[in-house]
Amino acid sequence: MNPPSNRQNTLTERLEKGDLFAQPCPSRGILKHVCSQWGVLCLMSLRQGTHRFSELRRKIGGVSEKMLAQSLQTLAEDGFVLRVSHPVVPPFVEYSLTPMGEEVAEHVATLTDWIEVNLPRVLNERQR
Amino acid sequence: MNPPSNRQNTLTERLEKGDLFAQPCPSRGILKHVCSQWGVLCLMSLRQGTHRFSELRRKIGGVSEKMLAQSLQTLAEDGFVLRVSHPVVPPFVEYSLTPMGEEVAEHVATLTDWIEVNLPRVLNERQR
DNA sequence: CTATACACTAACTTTTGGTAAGTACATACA
DNA sequence: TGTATGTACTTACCAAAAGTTAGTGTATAG
Repeated sequence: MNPPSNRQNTLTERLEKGDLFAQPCPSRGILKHVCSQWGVLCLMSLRQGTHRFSELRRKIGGVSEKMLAQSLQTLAEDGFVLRVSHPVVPPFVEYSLTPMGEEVAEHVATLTDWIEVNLPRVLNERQR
Repeated sequence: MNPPSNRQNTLTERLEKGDLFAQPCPSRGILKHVCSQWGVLCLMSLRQGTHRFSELRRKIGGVSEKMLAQSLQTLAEDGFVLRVSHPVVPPFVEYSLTPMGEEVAEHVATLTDWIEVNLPRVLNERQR
């Protein structure tokens, strides 16, 4: 007669599915990458198709080369973005979404869409 | 015989609905607030009902009082969070989501849910 | 033969985030 | 009576992240 299981006690179990409320959870890192200012815009751009580095740079207003490179790198490490480098000169590198990247990007897009259309509401709330 | 309208030329028009790709767009700021590490966790916590400051502090692992106060403040300014202060001593303050806050929080939740369940996939991609 | 495009990287500066301590008052406990 | 604790913050300080500027090597355009 075991008590009806108080499960999920080991560290592995607790971390098998993420828990954002727990500070040592790696899902926090992923959230940071995906939700970072430039991370979001990279995902949104790439949702419209493959882009070169400089195309992204022109598309995403105000991004620096350093931050763009950094964001694409971490997104690639997490498996959201695919980087294909053609060894020619001058350099030619293509970025695109992986299947997993398309999945997150879709969720991020519903959020950014909401923000874009509800901007006036928020701006209205602010001036009080 | 006007050309079939190349519309959306004035600044007001371009900013009426947000455009995250444009650097001066205020939607960037909102995205930052909503997507910040602690902003996300505040929204997720409050989705489960009204909380006091110290309840949130205990619930959100690793958050400092400064960052929690700051996050709640900006979310309140944007109209996502309602702050109700009862003038007693010791202080008693309640935080909850506004209707607008519930809307964003819902979208954020689908994203965080995806991240939490797909954590293993991402972790797997990383080690290559 | 100077300029520009390409995809970065490295050094430096500024902004942000995080930590520790302080605040005023009240209740609990010794 | 005195010490400790809880409440919701704010302030001063320091570390980490973001942003800025300049440099790299090669090739094509003017």
